[in-house]
Amino acid sequence: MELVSERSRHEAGGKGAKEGKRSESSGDDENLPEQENIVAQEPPMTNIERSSVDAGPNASSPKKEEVDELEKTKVEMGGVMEENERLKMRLNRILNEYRTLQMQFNNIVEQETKNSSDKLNNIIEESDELVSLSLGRLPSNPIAKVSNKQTLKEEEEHEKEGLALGLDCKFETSKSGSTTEHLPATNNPSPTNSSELVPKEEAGETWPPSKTTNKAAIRSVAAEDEVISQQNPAKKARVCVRARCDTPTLNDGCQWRKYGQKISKGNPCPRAYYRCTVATSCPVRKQVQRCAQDMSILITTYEGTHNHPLPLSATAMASTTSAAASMLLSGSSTSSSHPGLTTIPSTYTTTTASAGLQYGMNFSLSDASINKSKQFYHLSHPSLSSSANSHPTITLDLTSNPPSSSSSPFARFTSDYNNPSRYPSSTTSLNFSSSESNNAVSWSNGMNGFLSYSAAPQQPYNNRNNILSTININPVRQQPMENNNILSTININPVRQQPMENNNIYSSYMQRNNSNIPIQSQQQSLPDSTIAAATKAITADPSFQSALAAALTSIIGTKSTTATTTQGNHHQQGSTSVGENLGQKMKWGELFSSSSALPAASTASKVSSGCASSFLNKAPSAATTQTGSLMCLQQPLPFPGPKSASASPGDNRDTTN
DNA sequence: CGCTTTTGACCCGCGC
DNA sequence: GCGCGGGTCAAAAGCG
Repeated sequence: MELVSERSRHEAGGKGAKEGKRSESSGDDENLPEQENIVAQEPPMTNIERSSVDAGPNASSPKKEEVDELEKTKVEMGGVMEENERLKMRLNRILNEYRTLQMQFNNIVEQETKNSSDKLNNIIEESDELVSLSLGRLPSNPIAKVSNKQTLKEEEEHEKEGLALGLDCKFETSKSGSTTEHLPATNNPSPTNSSELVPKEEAGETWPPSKTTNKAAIRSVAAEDEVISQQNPAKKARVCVRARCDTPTLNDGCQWRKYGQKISKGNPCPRAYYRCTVATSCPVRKQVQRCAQDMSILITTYEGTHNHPLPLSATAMASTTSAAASMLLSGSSTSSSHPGLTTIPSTYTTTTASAGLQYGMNFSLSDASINKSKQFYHLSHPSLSSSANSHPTITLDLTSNPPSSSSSPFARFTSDYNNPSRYPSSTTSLNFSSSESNNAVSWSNGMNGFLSYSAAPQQPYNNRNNILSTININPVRQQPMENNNILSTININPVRQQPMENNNIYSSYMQRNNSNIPIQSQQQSLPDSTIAAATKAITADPSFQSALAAALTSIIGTKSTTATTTQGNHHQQGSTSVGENLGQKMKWGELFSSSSALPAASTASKVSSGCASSFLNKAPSAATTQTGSLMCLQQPLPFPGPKSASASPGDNRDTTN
């Protein structure tokens, strides 16, 4: 009772602040629906029709003009047809690639089956690090090794399982509601999956976990919490973001209120506790602490799910963290049949550097290197951890220039079921390298027992064109391919002139989304239907959308408003049909609202304390040179109703304090 | 005046 | 059971 009253008091305060800020902000994001503009300027058809109509009644008008008109129209039509042809070719390539990958996968699976035991032994002999990595927290004692061997077998199985998931598209959508719940468990209170179970106010309310008295009442409420509790009865997943930041907190776009500060053991820097004040009863909290080893690194740990619409400027981080959390959770769930062991395909992790493209990524497993190098990411399940039963934590490492890395401002993705600060040795880390100069995906093996694993692709990517270049999702790394923009793959970016090849997300996602369709029929499907399926896939899966959004926003960071706007127009024009179909949960106008969110945050004069720009804007120079990839997907699908659009620079004012 | 931050106290879980 | 440490509370202080 005490707690409740106290909280409501805080919430009341937060609400006031929120509303004040919102009123400030409302104007900024209304430029989102660029789609409408596009529609207005779009159709060549109108020209055609107009010309024909004009020609009819005005038969007496100079025929020359008519001819010119017709010629013009023909030219335009020709362009459209060309574009169409290009698209068809692209789709054909995608399909071919898919088939190739499928064949590779089948071969791999067969080989795996045959060689699994031998492989196991080899792996164990080759790399103790890997073993310790796989288990993360197991110390390097003989006993641990024995158990590690067992675990590795399980991992093998998981690996196969994962591959099967990936390529056979065995999506668990029908499994006891698991998929939707895995998904942005964090911020996607999908109306279908949870709302009836939970009074809204209580949704997601698991804080404070320590208050057992309240916990009993609270815990039963949120569906997401149910999911979590299934996998992790006591603790919610956490997403830890490491970023270089010289400001006190990370500017993630949300409004936070500090409610406590503590000196934690092993770190001279105090840990600050914040709770989200954007909405009443928002259960999200974060902890902010400087890294003891490197004071310039700010470690921000998010926990919980926003139960309210977020300012656009906050969606990037929210999406990222929620997707990461869902990735973590879904990873955990994957291992439900093998308690204590979680496997996440490294491609998955790699591609989800910016969060939860997990499903699409799960289908990117045809990468032969996966099988060669055991690119699976193993997490120990917290419930099995005798130590501290800490929160499952996934760490998104946005610190640029790790000492050992030549580049990579981007992602190191660390998944960790222990509190890093508390149990550093148990932390496992997936290190992403940026596209700038190094495409290697490496499992960094740091001092803390991070495991190091290099899965560097063998071929150079043409990443300059790819907004997601740092999130390489190439299903076939051995094949040279141009790493095309995810969105251009679905032809949202017709502006780009050079041919592009990358089908990564698209194809993988297609695989996933058509999981219910027999593969053969997929293969036989026409390109047009493939496009439709892709569209459907994107529209149908909020997690993918949010993942896209998060990925893009995280990577793009800031971009000039005008540039993005115009780009958005181009996209719109080129992808009208796609855009039309995409609007189920996310309007393209919102999707491509790029400029209003992070850029707003970074450009707003009010951004004072946060350092969002320091990491979210870390778009490599490549990003600034990109011509067609500048849109940010912003809409936080997770939140009920697409009405958000209330974020503005003003929202950034005190977002971090 | 209202909201946020500070900070010591308190609660709770865990390990010994 | 006790101590430790993380996390939270809540009164007081600070701030705009």
